[in-house]
Amino acid sequence: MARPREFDERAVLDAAVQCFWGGGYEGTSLRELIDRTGLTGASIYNAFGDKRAFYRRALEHYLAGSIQVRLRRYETMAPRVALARFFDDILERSLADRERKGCMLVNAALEVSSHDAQLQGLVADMLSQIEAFFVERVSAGQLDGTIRSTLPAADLARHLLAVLMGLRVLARTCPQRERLQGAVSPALALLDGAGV
Amino acid sequence: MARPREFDERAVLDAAVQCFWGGGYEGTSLRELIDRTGLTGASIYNAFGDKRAFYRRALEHYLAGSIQVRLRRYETMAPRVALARFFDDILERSLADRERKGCMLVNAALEVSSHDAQLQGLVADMLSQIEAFFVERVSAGQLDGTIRSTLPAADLARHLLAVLMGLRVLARTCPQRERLQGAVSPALALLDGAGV
DNA sequence: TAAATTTTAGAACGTGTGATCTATAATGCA
DNA sequence: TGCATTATAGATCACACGTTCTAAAATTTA
Repeated sequence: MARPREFDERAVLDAAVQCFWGGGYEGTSLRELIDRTGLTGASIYNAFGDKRAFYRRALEHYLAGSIQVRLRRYETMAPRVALARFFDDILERSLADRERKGCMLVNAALEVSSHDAQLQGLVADMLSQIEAFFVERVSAGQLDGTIRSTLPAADLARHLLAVLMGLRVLARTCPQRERLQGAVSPALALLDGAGV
Repeated sequence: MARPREFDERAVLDAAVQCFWGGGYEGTSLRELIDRTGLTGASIYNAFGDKRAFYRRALEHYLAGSIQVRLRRYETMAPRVALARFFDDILERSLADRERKGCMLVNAALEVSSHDAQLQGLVADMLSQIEAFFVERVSAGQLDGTIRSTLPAADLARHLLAVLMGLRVLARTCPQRERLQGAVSPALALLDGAGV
């Protein structure tokens, strides 16, 4: 047809994620994106559309590579253990995050999702996927008896989702182990419950 | 001494909060602030310093008027009831928030606190105050027997703080009653626990 | 090889930004 | 009544922003 692309889309999106993740949408300038991706402004606009669309693609790239992939890892473990490990890993990752970038999904949810319906849909959909993951894990745990059955799996899943979001907020302002640990452990205790 | 101020500082800060709350720091232009506050650019810089300092003052104004005042309201009620009411009120307020502005503290925590050490301190301090409120309420409830004592009050407080933050994140992207309700109710069930 | 098509490169565009300057108005103190 | 000091008003500043334009380069198809 015509002249082919010279850049590797995945590498470009990786670089874009690095920019947007730390700086947010408004806080990341096109100049910065040009520098970090190595593309020219014209190429960005030609390949992705405007800045907003570029951000959307970067977020999708992040979600696919950083969240969805990770969720699958816990689906093969025993449910009660999977949930404990899930939160443990989040906690370690948060504490290791020296730049305090947090989670790009949470950042997106608060910064831009209210201004952009398409982005809002993207974020909402991802939250639903995480919630669905929790529902599945909790239900499985209730079936094999490792998780209490006195509370509906749907509620427990939503609760875990809220705790997860809260963790990521707290981690960005006060990333102290005991604090985050203290926030998580009651949630796990709740799963065990006293088997009423 | 000299010519006195013509404007009412409280009214100006109220207007500034309205701007920054909905639009965030970067999303609110100085022009917008000038329009909504009624001051001129020179007056803002003369009275508050630069935009960053103005935001800081607005946030402090919000925290004092919107959070600290509210916390005190629950300190006179019976502890277990206070906590239930606290989350119930948050939930109703979140559902009534048609503009989806969320909580300015949470917004600030994610948007700017990482770029500004002073702001970070402000946010961290406020989170500590909320945590302290939870600690006091939970401890009181454990004393009078309305809250389970099998988990440390410190952990329960941190847990409630995380749930609170998570609620406000979820409310901005999917403000559905059942979802938020489902997230909260297990946290309250946790307080009752099975009195092991 | 020539036409068609798309990507690149980099300058350039207009706009909106945070911030400042100059001049004027209003007060307290001497 | 002056003098010093501070607040106001509005124009203006330089700059950074997102975006687009023009021209050259690279490829496929005919």
